[in-house]
Amino acid sequence: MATIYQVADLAGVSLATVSRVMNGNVKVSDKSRAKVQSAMKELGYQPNIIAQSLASNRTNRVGVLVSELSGPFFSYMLAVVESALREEGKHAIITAGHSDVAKEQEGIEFLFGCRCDALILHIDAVSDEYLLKLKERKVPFSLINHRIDDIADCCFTVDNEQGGYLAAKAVIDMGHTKIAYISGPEFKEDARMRLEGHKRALEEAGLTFNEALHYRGNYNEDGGKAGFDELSEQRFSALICANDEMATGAMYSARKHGLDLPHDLSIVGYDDQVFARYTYPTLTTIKNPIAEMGSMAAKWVLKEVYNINTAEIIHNTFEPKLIIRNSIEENI
Amino acid sequence: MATIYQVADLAGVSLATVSRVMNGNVKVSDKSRAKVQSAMKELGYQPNIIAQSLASNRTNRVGVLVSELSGPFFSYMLAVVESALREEGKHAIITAGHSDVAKEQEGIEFLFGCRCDALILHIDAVSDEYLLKLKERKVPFSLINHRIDDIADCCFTVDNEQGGYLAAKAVIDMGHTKIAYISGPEFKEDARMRLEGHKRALEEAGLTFNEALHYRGNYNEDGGKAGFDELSEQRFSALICANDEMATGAMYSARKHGLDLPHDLSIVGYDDQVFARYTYPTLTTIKNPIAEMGSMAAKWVLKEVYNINTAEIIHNTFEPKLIIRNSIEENI
DNA sequence: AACATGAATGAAAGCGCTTTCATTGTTTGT
DNA sequence: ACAAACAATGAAAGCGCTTTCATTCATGTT
Repeated sequence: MATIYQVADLAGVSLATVSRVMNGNVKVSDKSRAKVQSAMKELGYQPNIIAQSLASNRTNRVGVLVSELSGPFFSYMLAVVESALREEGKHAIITAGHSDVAKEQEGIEFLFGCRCDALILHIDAVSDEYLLKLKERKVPFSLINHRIDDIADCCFTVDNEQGGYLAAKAVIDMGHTKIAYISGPEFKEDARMRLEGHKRALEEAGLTFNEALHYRGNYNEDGGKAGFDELSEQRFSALICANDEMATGAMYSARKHGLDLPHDLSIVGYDDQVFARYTYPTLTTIKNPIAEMGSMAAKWVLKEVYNINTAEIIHNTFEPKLIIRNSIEENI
Repeated sequence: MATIYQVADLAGVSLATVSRVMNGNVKVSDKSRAKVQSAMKELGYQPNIIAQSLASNRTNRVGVLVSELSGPFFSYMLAVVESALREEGKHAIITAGHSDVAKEQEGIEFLFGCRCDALILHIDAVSDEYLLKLKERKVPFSLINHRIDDIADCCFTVDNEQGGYLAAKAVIDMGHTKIAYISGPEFKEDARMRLEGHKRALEEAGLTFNEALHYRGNYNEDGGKAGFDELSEQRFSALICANDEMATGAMYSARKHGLDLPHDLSIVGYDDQVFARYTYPTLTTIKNPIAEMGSMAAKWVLKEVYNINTAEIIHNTFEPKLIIRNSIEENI
């Protein structure tokens, strides 16, 4: 592996000059530049990025922490983030936090240990105080799906309240008035917001939120099953679930109870997971623009940390979208 | 950020000694060790891994290339690989090859550029010659889902032929004799092997493979749709698809054609994607042990490159498994 | 008591770059 | 024609570690 010395030798210049042409910043005469470039080519020179990092105190690493690496949800975001970073020669170091305080902190420390220039964090569990304290450690980071008012400019969130609203509104617009709801775990911010939005839609339509038609689920399929089982003692013509997994669980239970879907019961999910297109009936759901958020977070890092400006304007809030499929029907 | 000098100062020893206690290899007296450790704690010292890398010519980075970051399929494998590596303090640098020769090579070069100690590659497109040439570049790598005889010990593959066999056998055992097949793209090794296995099962049962009952798909949902549409001119009671996406596509088309599933047609997929549990009827499919393969590849790297031995024995071939759900029925 | 042995330690070189600062050579202004 | 200003360049220090090699010191041997 050729080093900068050999390039300098071959080109007949000092290594300072070679370094300069690599970094393209300071003025170098065209003549020297040409000599250096041809020497580089001849030697097949590739700079040692480790040495560059050490000397420049820049690692070109960006740490990315998501709840889970597996699952279509985050992996899609990762894909977007990784390719945006790679395009600019930055390396993504990726790890998972598993929605657990200790593991998230451990993950963040791991990324710190990697000497990342910046972090992109999708956290679930860690406290705001912890994150605010992180700010003092001089490694810039951005937050996906979580907003802290004091540092709002680095937070990229989707309006989950609006998503909850849209889901409810979809069935309200179809004439449903008895609407059940299976919510996500309360410790998750998005779950709380979706429920808020749900209530707002009901209120706006002059309906009252009935706690008897509300089941607190766990975001898993079995939560949906259990939820429907418990709710089935009540009467309702539409069921909103705070995510798609629970919606499929509810579908399963509903069919067990002898319901004909979607005729007897309209169901709405949330997230627009890949499988939402494969359920039967296909699932009406809310799509969060995760890819856009990931892309924006990456751009923020690029701009803020590396001074690489994209034309695009940074914005921090994203709007969810209703995806209508076959799991809801007019209430007659 | 404290450096090794400050630790040495505070402990009253030389930096060589500090380095020694960090790396735990050479003998250090208990007294010095204690002094150094308490100095480290007092300063909150964290070694600069960049400097370590430069000095030791070890980056503790492992490059991982998969076809796609998004999608449940690879992300699951990534999750396993990442956590296995992280457990030993290694950093996974992850990137995607998008099943394209140029992009895969670019991805591999990118990982080389990161100065990875080793690579774990899930490639689709790149040629064997290219990979054999890589071997000469002194960065060890392992191959997932692709076998090259000359370097078989670093290849981790699943027996796709056996998987194809199992899929066909599942419906044969249920009395089906008219069996259609939608295959994957021929340039993909796994697609070819699955078809091989399919043929073997037919042969073993005394059935002949009928090219008229074979459609070459593209591994996507629409390929399944198109496949069924074309095949529907023939008579058959069972349809095997080379992956789950095509199976759902075929289901969709079959229902469009007025078939009652699974009564009129038994369908088998491949991969056991998450959504296979959500289709209607739920999909019988073949599960490849991707997680196990990923884990094994990580262990191989750990052992081969870092001399970290796990108790587990390295093996290179993995067996697929039939997952029976509701999309197949006895042929009457 | 004189010596060989071996364990613990430190001095210093080196990993491959970036960057500062001084130096050289070249223009420009008068 | 000469000083002043400036552009291009090189020498060398430094980034924070690892590792080699020489040195010191305690121990055991005869």
